Amino acid sequence: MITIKDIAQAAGVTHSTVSRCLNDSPLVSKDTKTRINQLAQEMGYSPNIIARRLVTRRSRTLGLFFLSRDEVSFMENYGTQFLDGIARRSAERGYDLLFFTLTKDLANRTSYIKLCKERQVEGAIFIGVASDDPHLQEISHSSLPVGVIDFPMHGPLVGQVSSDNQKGVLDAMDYLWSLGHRRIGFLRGPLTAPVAQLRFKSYEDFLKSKRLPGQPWVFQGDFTRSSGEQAAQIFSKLPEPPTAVLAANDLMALGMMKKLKLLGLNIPRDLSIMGFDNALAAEFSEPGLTTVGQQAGLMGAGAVDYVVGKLEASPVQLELLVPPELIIRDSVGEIPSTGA
Amino acid sequence: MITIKDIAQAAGVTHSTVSRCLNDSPLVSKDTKTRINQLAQEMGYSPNIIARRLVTRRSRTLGLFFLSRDEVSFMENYGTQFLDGIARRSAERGYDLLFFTLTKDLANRTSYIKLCKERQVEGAIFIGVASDDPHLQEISHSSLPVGVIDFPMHGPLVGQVSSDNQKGVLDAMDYLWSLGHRRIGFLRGPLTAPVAQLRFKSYEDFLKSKRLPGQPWVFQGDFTRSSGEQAAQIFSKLPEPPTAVLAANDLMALGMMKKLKLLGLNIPRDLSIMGFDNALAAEFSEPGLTTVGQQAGLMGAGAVDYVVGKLEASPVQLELLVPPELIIRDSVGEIPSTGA
DNA sequence: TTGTACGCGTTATCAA
DNA sequence: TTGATAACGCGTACAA
Repeated sequence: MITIKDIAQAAGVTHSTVSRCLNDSPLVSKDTKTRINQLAQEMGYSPNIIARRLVTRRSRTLGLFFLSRDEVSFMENYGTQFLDGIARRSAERGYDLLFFTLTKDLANRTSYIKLCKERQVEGAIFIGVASDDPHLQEISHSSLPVGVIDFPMHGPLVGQVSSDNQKGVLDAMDYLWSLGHRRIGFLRGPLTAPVAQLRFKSYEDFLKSKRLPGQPWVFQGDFTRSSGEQAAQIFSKLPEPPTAVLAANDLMALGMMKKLKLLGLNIPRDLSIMGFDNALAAEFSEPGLTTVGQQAGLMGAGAVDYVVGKLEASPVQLELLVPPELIIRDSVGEIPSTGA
Repeated sequence: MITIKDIAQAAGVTHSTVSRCLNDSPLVSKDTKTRINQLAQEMGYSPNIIARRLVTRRSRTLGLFFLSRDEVSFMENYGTQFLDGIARRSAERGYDLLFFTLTKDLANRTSYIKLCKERQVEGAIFIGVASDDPHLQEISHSSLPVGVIDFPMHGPLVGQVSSDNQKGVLDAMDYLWSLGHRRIGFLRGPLTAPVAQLRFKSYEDFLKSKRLPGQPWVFQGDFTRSSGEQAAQIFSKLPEPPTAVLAANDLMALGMMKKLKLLGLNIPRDLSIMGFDNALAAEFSEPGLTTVGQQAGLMGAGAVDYVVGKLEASPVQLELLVPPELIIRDSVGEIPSTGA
């Protein structure tokens, strides 16, 4: 490995001068600057970032915590789009990304923030936080800036980026309503996922706003395909089934749809189905799944912007609500007569 | 920040002793060891890994290069499963993961290995390498151990992990053959993706082994959905269409299937379709896509094992071929009469 | 068994 | 404009 001292020796100056040249300091003459820089190039010098970090006490590194609640399903689903947005934006802003995956058992033993401190990470981004995570307190009171995606959390250094779940659900419900649906069921997500709660609450709010009594077609799922299938079983046996069902995520919607077709029902003629996420699979199902798309890339980038903004003392907003978009495909049909 | 010197002072020893205790050195008495360790705990000490790295010259960090050839499609597709396997295994083996995403333009300006050296990264893993990457040479001659996923590359420190594409295609073809298919088309992937070439070659090899003349039903795609749709257009107008088509990946197979259905064809009655990858969407299409599943998690873990093995001078194999598995769903049908 | 002294490669603060 | 020197926090060879 070649260091600034090697260059210094070769150039007949001290390593201080070399350091200054390499950092483009104004205190050094243009002459030597070009000379040293060229020499460094020739000698194939590349700086030892570790050493630099030790003295500057800045790592220019962000920790990325991908907390998977259940095996891989979350990541497989659309977590990867977040990742892309995060990686791109943090590269743009000059930060490295240290990637942590923590399974549940590991999480119990290690403290996230401690992990960060040891690595001299300057900020962190969390995805997939569940409300039963033992480290929630620790995160919200973090001494370093933290961006949290899709989880409600407040703290002096906590930035929250979510998609506007309320708007997403309302848009979905409005859409169903506009097509004549009045009996609309809901397939809930797990209780430990706040987004699931939020989506359900928005569903209830919509019903209230329409002065509809509590509708009986609510099924408790857990974001997995199989819980969607179970919902299908139950819905299919209902004496008075709804005309449409909104699922809290695509995976459940797809599982439900697949099962219903197996049971001989036609989607959307016999039942309209909507999802939430716009997962890749939603595009290829039959019929194509009408759903609410999250702009995951934007969300990831927003989280990075918050953390880096805090780090560099530039103004940042504490809460970013990314608008979702209605993705209309073919799994929702019209109700001809609204009845009376 | 609290350092070993602080602990030393509090304990009335020197920082060397503290260092030894924390590293569980055999040179120190059990007595002081427990005393110091407890004190460190109480004082909330956490080691400065940066400083440690500077002196030990080991970072215990792996670089992960996710090279996306075209926008997000690769990562969205199944890249995430690799990621999971890589992250888990490297955590198990005690290595941090530095995540790099390089878009094409960025790649042209920066050298991968230089990036690694600056960060003091000890080894690297590459996913999504394309054969027109300007840094191929550099990677294969890397001075640090490198694990490459799904790309043929050789070098003194290069470990290659691929799924056994040949076996996968052969299994797929055997399966089609066993159901009576004799006119089998192929939907190729992009020329810059060696796996695409390999899969095509295996297709040709199979035909040769069956002494079938060069079959005219080969379409050039690029791994995207839309190229699958284009293939559907062409195939549908063929005077003498094949009875089955094997696509080099699922996305193309799914695109083709969707389009063919739009054109009024029935899958698998009018045409059998097979894919390759077992993407999430393959499960939810109608009919479910029969495909060849890659054990991406195993592949990712294998790549980590190679690199870490090299680093720790434990025996490693240079080439790991992960067997794919046939995933039988409903997009392939039987040909009743084999003709003569 | 512990302490002393040095070095890792860099930046930063003086003084020249 | 440059050089000498100290620091960053840690590990370790050598001496005690």
